[in-house]
Order: sequence, then C-alpha cells, then structure tokens
Amino acid sequence: MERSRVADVDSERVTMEHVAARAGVSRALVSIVFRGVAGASEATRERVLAAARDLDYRPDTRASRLGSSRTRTLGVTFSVGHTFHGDLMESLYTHADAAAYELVLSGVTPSRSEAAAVETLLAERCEGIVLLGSSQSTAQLARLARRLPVVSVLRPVPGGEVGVVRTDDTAGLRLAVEHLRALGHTRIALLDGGRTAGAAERRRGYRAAVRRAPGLVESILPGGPSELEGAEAARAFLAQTARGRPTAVAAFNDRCAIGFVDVVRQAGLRVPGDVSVVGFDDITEAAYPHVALTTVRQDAERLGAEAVRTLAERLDGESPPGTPPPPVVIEPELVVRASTAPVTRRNTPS
Amino acid sequence: MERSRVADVDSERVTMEHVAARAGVSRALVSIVFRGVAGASEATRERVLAAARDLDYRPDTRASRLGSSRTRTLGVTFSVGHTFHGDLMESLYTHADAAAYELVLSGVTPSRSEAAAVETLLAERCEGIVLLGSSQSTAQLARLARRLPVVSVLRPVPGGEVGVVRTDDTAGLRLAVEHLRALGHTRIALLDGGRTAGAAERRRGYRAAVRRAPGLVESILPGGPSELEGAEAARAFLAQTARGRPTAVAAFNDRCAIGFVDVVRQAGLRVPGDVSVVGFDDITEAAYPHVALTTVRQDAERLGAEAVRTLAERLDGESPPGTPPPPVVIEPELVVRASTAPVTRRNTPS
DNA sequence: GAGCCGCACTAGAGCGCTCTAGTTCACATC
DNA sequence: GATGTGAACTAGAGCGCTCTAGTGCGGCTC
Repeated sequence: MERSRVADVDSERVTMEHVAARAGVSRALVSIVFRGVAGASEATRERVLAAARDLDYRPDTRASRLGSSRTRTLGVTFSVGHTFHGDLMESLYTHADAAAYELVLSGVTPSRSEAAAVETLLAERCEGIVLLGSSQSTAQLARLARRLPVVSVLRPVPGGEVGVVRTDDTAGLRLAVEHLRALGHTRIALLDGGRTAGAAERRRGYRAAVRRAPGLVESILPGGPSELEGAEAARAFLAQTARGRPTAVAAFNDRCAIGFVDVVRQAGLRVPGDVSVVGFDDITEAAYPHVALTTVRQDAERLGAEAVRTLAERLDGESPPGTPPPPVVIEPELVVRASTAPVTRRNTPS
Repeated sequence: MERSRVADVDSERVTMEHVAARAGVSRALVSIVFRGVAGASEATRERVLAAARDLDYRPDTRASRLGSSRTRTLGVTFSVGHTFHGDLMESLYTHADAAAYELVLSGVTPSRSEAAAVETLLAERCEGIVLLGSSQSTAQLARLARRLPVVSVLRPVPGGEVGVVRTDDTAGLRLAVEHLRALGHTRIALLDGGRTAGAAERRRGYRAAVRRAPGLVESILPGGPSELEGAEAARAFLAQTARGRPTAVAAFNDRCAIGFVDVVRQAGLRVPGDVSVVGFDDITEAAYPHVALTTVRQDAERLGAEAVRTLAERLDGESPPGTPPPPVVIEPELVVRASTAPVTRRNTPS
C-alpha cells in the first residue's frame, strides 16, 4: 500500500538519467552542463538544457551535495520576525550567492532554541555557520567552533575561537553621546539593553563617553530590545521630577527608542523639544517620516558581506585553516534625523 | 591540492559505518536505531547510541533523505523580518515536528523573489510547500500546485487547485465595523491595504458591513502593509475638515494602524478620544500597554496548524490524492483594547 | 604515416544513508 | 529430533548525483 503509492511518486520523478536519455548523452555530461564546468561543446550544452526544460528537470540538491566532496552550504540561525535580521539576511543571500554558496536557514523561535537550530544545520552538513545575534554561551560557541567555522554576527564572543563580525558598539554609543553633548545636553541617559547581544559594549561606550566629557552626568535606565522595554523606561523617566530628568536619551536600539518616544509623547512631552532621543541600528522604520529617528546606523549590508567573506575565505582555503580570522569590527555612522535638537531653556529649567 | 584538503575533511567525517564498528553491529542496525523503528533490542539500542555519542555522530540528513523514498520535508517561503510571519513560523515548526516532517525555509527579500525561493525548495525535493502571504499570480500558483501539494497561508487563491488556509478577512472587517458602530460611530473609514495579500477581502468586508448598516458612510483612504502607509493615510485624514472627518478608522493591519495613530497623536488628536482605531492581525506589539490597539486577531497558531495538517493529510495519503482540500477559513476574533471608545460630542460636532 | 595533443564525451565507483530480503539463533511444539 | 516461529541482526542493492580515469577522434607536426 505504502509502497505502491511511493512507487507512483517514483515514476514521476525525473532524474539526470532521463535528461541524458532525451539529449542522447551520458549522465556525466548532463552533470557537466548543470555544474557549469568545462567539458561540453556549446551545441551539446544547449541540447541538454533543452531536454531538461522539456522535462521540467532540476538537479536534486540532496544528491549533488552528497556526491560532491563539498556541500558549499552555509547555515544561518536567526530570529524569525526580527526586523534587523531581515535586513542582514538580504545581504547574506546576495553575498553567499556571489561566493557560490547556498544558504540553509534555521529559525529560532520562543519554542525552538538556538541549540536546536544549530543541530539541524550540522545534520545538513553545512560547511560553516552564521549566527545572527547568538544567545549561546561563550563555551557553547567555542565548542561549536571546534567542529566547523562559525561566525557570530552582532554578538561579540571573547576567546578568539569564534569568528566575529559586528558593529563597534562602543564607538556607536560614543557617537550618540557626543552628538547630544554637541547639542548642549549634559544630562544624557542610557536606556540599557540588559543581556541582549551587544548591550554590554554599548553600556561601556556610554560610560566611557560620559566620563570623558566634563560636566556630563551618568544615568542608566533599565531597557531592552523591544518597544515594550522602551515604554517601561519612559515611565521610569517620567516618574522623575521634571527638573532632575535627563534632557536627552541614548537608547539600546531603535525599537526601544521608538517605545520610549511613544510614551513620553503620550505624556505630553515633545521630542525633540523636551527630550532628544537617539536610537541604534537604523531599522527601516527609523527612516519613516513620522518617526524620523536620529540613530546610530549599523551597516547590515557590510555585516552580511563580511560574515560570508570570513567563512568563504576559510572554507576556500584562502586563509590559514585552524586559526579563526580576527574579529571584523565595522564602524557605525550617526544618522541625524528629527528626534534630536539643541537643549533649550525649556528642558533645562535652571 | 584541492583534493588533498578535501581528503583531510573526509578523514574527520564520522559516518554510520564508524558508529556501527564501534558498537560492533552492522550499519543497518545503526540506521534502525536512529530512525527509531522496531528491530533492535534495548541493549543494542543503548550501545549504538552510546557509540554515537562518543563519536559525536549525527545522521546526515542529505543522505537519509536520498536513501529513503520520502523526504518528509515541507518547504516554507516567507518574508524575512516580517513580524506576523515570525508568529506563523513558530506554529509551523511545532506542528511539522509533531507530524514528523522537517521544515526547509526559503526567505523572500527585496532582491530574492518568491519564485526563486520556491525554486530552491523544489530542488531540495520538498514534498509540499507552504507559502506565507504569497504574491505570485494565480496562474503561477496553479502551475506549482500541479507539481506538488501547495498551501497558501493568508492569501486566498481562486480556482481550487491550491490549498488555502486563511482568516476570514471579510468577517474580520465586519467585526471591526460592527464594533465601531456599536460604539456609536457612523463615519467609519477604511485604511485600505492596496494589493497586499488579503486586502481585497477586507475591503469587501468593510463595504458590506457599511452598506448593511443604515446610516453608515463609506470612506476609503489609501493605505498599505506598513506604518509608512498608515502615516500617509493619517495625513490625508488630517487634511479633511474636522467636521467632515470620520470618527473611527478600521485599518488594513496593525502596523498600518500604528503608523496612523502615531501621526494623528502627533497632530494633537486623541486616540480614542477624537478618533477610534481598529487594527488587524494582533501582532505582538498591538498588546504592548502603550499601544493597546483594539484589533481583529488572526490566530497564528491555528493558521500554522492547519497549513501543516492540510499538507500532511495529502502526503500521508489520508485524503484523496489529486483533489486539493477545500479552503480552510478561520474565524477571526475581535480583541478590544484601548484604541476604541464610544463616540462623543467632541468628535461629532453636530 | 607515425606520433601526439586536446577536446568532447563515457564508464563506473563512490557519497552516506534506507530498506528489502534475507540469515541466524534461541525457544517452543509435536 | 524435526519443524516452526519470531526477534535480532546483516548483506547488498539502490537513491541521484559527482568526479576520476579513462576512450575516441579530428587535426596537427615532422
């Protein structure tokens, strides 16, 4: 029963053999044509492709990966529905394609852990793995990196065993703080990112920038990766006396900043009139006219490009095997929009 | 050169053969253990698993899919970074797992078309395909459905060749309009979704509801799938005289609603004091306290479950092959939060 | 005309699994 | 003791490709 149904399916399955028969050549020749390597005359090449088109044939990737010594496959773990991961993925697809690698995606959801996602990538025999905003421990990552080349995007990993491609988070927050200071702000708060990837570095950048500049006052409000935490931070912000409140805020990321802005505006404050806000990432929404968020831009295009390059160079033997490449740190860029303005008498009632 | 490097990799590769040798059994027995089928004694089973653990072995999915007549694999196309697709994916992973299918993801990005995404899924020899919010033409989808079972989630497809799992969009907008009417609103506008999946049905639902209820005035503002279009619609809304403006708005989706609310609030209007707003989807953000959007909830969990069930039943031969199942239409649910309120004298200056 | 080159093409042995058709063996049955 | 039974296990032929090591042959040189 089961067998017979399967047999039906089998009979429909068109393989290289069928294409070869139709084109009047050997299987090997068809393989040569589809891999795009030398060894077939132009005439035959076209005949084979025509036969394949007629039969609606396309090579079975499972079989080709098995047959070849290389799978030319890169695994990617990411959070499904995460806006910035979407931007990164766009870049990964482009550059993987250019480097002749295929991408295998494995999503991380509330009920599907990153470890499980990685497990399926290993079972697929990916040659390298890209982790977007990994939340695994350094030890776990190091163990994985001993198996195959791994690059952590967005999240720094100490120890040097794991490849890292990230934005200079520390410099990013320095940029944010200096921008606000140049506008005359002295009470600049940080909406912290807690334990999220990159948060520790941004906190460090904030602290360093505040301490270096004379007259700045350090003030850290608990925040987090989404609008929810930004909104909560706003409530804490509003609970302070108007006199004692910071006049500017640097947020862990754009979504956090957007949640913050939403709530302070609903409370009747003006952004940037009463409080200036700087985000981080430059997600698509930040550029929408009604949001117009000043932010520290992470270059998704370059982050993706470097992640692929890092792995491809190791896999293609262009860089010494064994030694993972040094971390790639990309400089962020301040994008000034309409959520920041010079400090005014209104928000510094001295 | 190339060869030698590859040979090194080969030597590291641990296969079923190695596990079998270590456990002192045949390859076939190891296969039996890993597939979890009957035919191995408990003692042997444990010995094999122990050997596998020692060698850090995991079966090669490429090879197992090739060897078996079934791949037990479902392909999914989705928009990377799309919030609601993230919610759906969560459900898809859960139910695919329960039905003993694996998911293969293929992302759609601005530079990677849905057709290209489908192409890689076919090359992977998926047994069925789930399309989230497909934007392909009916003809393209019908052609694909002739090759293998396909289910379109969120987007209705006429013709009956393609499986469909969706929310009753029409009923959803009726729910929204009736809720607003019950609050006393008579001028209820629709922020339209344009050509996005589901938009036509929602428009129809809005029209029907408005026409059925005496006293309601039809008013459609161009909108779209993101905050950007919601914000633009808000500007058109604000351009109307305060007297002539609708007192309530039903948006194509939550993101559109959020953009709308943002802009009208920045213009000094109160939501829901001056204008009530209803969204659609019930994305995570809609429930955040500072957003508190009244919305028509699409049940991501059930949509995902039905998508998997539809395909699994056809593939496992439980439903007659050839005839695609009837469309599954899931009733939406109104979630009342704080963005809607009874009409007041203030917003109906008669 | 012998010898050689290089292009176009083929044979066939893998790749790491699955799965059918066995084999083996302890134990029960008559 | 011959036979049967069923559980535990194995042999080996695929699955649809890749890729090395060929073969065949037209054209060139000397």
